[in-house]
Amino acid sequence: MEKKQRKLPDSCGLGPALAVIGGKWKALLLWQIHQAQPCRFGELKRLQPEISEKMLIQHLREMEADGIIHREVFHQVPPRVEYSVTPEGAELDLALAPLAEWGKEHQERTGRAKAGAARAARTAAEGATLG
Amino acid sequence: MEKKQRKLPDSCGLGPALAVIGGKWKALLLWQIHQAQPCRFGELKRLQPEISEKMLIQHLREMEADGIIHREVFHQVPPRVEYSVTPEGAELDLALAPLAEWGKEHQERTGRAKAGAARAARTAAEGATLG
DNA sequence: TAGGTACCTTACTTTTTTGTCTGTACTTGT
DNA sequence: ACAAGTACAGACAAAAAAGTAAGGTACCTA
Repeated sequence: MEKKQRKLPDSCGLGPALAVIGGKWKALLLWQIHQAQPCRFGELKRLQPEISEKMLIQHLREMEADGIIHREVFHQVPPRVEYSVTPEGAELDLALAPLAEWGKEHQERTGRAKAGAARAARTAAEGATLG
Repeated sequence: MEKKQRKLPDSCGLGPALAVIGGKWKALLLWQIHQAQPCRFGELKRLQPEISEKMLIQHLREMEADGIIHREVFHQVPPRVEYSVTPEGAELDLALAPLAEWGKEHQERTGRAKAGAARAARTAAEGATLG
């Protein structure tokens, strides 16, 4: 197991929380699994083509170890693995909502000049992920 | 300006939020400044001796650029700089609360074996930061 | 003149995180 | 036979974040 982790200072519980959700794609994955439950590995890959396979499984494994998602293997001929969020993961998703809300407001307040062009391009190209 | 940043994928606003608060000590700093407002540089240094001065100003500057803290310079003989949270920063602090709550519960659920000893040691040594 | 305080800045090194690429085992389609 | 699909594993490299150590200003005290 290659888990060295940044080791965040914990006071008030934020450290542990950020350790769990702090990976580059983890929040996104949690949210997507929560949406399309249960979700197969290949499905997640297709939903977020920018994530490399390595990061995808790495994050999935860590999230499983942290108890926020559940992994179920079906011993079939083309292997089949399904991911779903645990109750704990669902709570985390919920706890993340105010932060997401703040983030949205924040990017509206600031990201006009820089994000404007980039966002427009992305939106036109792929149809925007959420809002 | 050396701001390359991890570039989190944004959907639902979590990306921007984590970009703002994702640094190793940022959440802690925000919380501490919020507590002891207004707060001097040296004060923060004393409150969190583990942060190197470099990371301290680097984080403070980034947080200032992100508009969550305010920096005021008094041109005095030993220089004096005071930091305080902006309204936006206060909102972020608030939005962080549920996450912190989740983190606390999470570490209670899990961190018995490993955190137990370490926490006990720290608690005895310095009297615990929050809870 | 040396040392101390407060608030940084800069150069450099280490650690952590993320990405790229190649390979596995097995089956189905052509 | 060979490509394609599924769900990974592992070596290696690049990038980003964090840390270390030294210096710098401006003034004050001993």
